[in-house]
Amino acid sequence: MPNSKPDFKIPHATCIVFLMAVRMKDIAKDLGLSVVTISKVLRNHPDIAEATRERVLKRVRELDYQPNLMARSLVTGRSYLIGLVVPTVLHPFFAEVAMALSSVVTKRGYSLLLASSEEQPELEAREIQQLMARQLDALVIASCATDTAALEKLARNGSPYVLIDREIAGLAAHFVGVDDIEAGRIATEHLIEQGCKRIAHLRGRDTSTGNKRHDGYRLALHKHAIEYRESLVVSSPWVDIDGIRQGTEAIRKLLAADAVPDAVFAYNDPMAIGAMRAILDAGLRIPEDIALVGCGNLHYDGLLRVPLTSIDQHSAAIGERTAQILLQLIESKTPPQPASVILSPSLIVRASSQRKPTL
Amino acid sequence: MPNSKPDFKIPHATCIVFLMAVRMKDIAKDLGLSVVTISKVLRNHPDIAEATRERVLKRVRELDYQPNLMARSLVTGRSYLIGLVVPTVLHPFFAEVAMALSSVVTKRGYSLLLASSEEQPELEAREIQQLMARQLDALVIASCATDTAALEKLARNGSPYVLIDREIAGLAAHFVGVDDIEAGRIATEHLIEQGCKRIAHLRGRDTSTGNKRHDGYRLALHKHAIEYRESLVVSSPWVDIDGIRQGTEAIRKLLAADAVPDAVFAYNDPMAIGAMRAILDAGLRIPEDIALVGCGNLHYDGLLRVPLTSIDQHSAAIGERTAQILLQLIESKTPPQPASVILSPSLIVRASSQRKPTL
DNA sequence: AGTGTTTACTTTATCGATTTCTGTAACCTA
DNA sequence: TAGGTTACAGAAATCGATAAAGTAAACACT
Repeated sequence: MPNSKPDFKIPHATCIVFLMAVRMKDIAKDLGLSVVTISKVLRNHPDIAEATRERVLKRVRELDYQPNLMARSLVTGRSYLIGLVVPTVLHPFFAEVAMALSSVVTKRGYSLLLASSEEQPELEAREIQQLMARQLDALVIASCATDTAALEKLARNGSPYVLIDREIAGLAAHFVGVDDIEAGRIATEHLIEQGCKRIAHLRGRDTSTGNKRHDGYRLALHKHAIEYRESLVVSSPWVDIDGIRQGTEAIRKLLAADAVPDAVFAYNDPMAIGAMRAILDAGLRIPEDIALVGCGNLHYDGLLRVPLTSIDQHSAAIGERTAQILLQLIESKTPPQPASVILSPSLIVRASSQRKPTL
Repeated sequence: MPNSKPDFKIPHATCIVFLMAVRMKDIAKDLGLSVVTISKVLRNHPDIAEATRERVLKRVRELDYQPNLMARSLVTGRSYLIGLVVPTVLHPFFAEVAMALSSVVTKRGYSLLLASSEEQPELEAREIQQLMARQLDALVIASCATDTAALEKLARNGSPYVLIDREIAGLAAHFVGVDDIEAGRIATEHLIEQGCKRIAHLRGRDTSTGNKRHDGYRLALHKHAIEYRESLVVSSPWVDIDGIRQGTEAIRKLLAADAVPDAVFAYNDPMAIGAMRAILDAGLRIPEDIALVGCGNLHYDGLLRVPLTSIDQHSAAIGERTAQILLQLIESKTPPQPASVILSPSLIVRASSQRKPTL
């Protein structure tokens, strides 16, 4: 017997210190009722006399009984667990999404299982496997995967899931995120409007966000008849894990290659911050010599050495919308068709890009 | 039958798409073995012939079988779940602790359940309750509670737990954090050494960290025979949730009251950042008019408008040490006596406090 | 009075695993 | 050859709950 416990009768209203958790069986034995009756009381089943209900609830309070949610889940098939897989919670964007998500689902009785993929597709696949084994009700994934294998397995398994931030090509799934092409376009056009001609882009990895912001960048250049130059685009690994350093190094690379730009659009704010450091360290001025735009609109952007112009991704809204979809997926009998919620990014202009006075 | 499933025989090596998860029972039926045998194979029980073992493993791979961890936990009494309760993951300190903790325990097969108390003791108590019902193997708590009720219940329940960052008076528990008195002392003495005389403190809430940093502040003043003035100490609510604004308002309050300091030690970095904004907005210079020291040493501290002197709390180390203690608590038969791991904070000097040139 | 309906519980089966105990050959040993 | 081991597999009980079906008593109606 792994969890043995003597089924002795607990004296009324005295003993309050327990070593093992109280079970329904204990309460039932105490009151001379069956386990099922206790269970029904706790789930507000109508089938119970008022007097009995109160007797049970009284004892439940006395013993401070907590139902074993695992046992319950095993039989109901509902775990009230939601998994969240992100590259890292160190990046404030994901932390904010996590908070917003958590605060909505917690109110409905769900708990959040957090896993981080550290931007490694294999690790992500393992984490998803591990979470699936825990019978989650649903999963939220900001995937760093490039193939659809892990997620197709999820779908086969019948586990509902929602992608956030990053879409995956060739996968019809629920998605919540911002319009990243638009984000890239707005940022770049803003720089163009400030009179910049040689606009560099510190691009993100080969994910939908990285690619689309880059696409938006090209689109804006093209629209304004500015030549796209490979030499002004820098790729870095780990942009989400270690963005600041990646940004610094990217700028050093540009400057060393004599490919000096007059503006930089960085994939995210940490990279922009790194870029800021490298630019200032090189003795250049922001925005006079190089104008700078980031993406993410972190809380402290306005308080940086040079307040940073950035694209707001509405992280809290992403978390909330995701939570809504999740609850729908879980609670409706006929799950809705895969749908995308694409939020419009907003440009927040600060000093790092402002060459012309506002009119 | 809530989770009914026909026990049909799956044709070999063809059907790969499933709607319901595969169970041991399916594999057993497939191979003409008993469930127990499958279970033994999967747990490397010696009691199995090599030929059988391979037949089972082959089928397990074919069907991509994943054991139902809930069912397993129910009988073993081990869930391989660890709960983490923090005031918020928006604060980078907690995000960093969470990441470090997660990365250690994940490698050992544990998953992390995340809950945030939003700095509200009642919410914290509810979250702890909810997590306990999930039969966690252990709990990590950065508590915002002032009384010991919720945690005593935990102890009664036999759930191992570790406090981090904030201690609770009158509770003998495992604890991992920095020496906050020392943190307050170092920060304040540094300001004194820079020649500051009227040092304000934006203090944290009535938690061990808030109180101890304040104690350290008083200690340093006393040591250097500087009078402690109530008027230079500002208390704010929600210092961890909404620190930037609290910092801004605190400074405005000081300036409005004509209690203009020549230095400010802020409870944490977000508050320091808010303070920075208010000071600069008021047309004062940092550090010439007011020197500023924060606490937390966030990644971007060096890139703020005025690079911020701060106290490093070794968040990653806290996460890792906590993980070690957790694993000990869970895996050893005779849990060790409650012990505290107190790390020494380090002062990171940057421009915001540097009035005298470094020698 | 006889039959149907409620009301309030209980009994039995089940969820998907693990643990402990049994059972059966085959193989040794004296 | 009898008695004892060893190797391998299965049966039954269990974990702590819920679901579905069953039952006994009280009440209702014609």
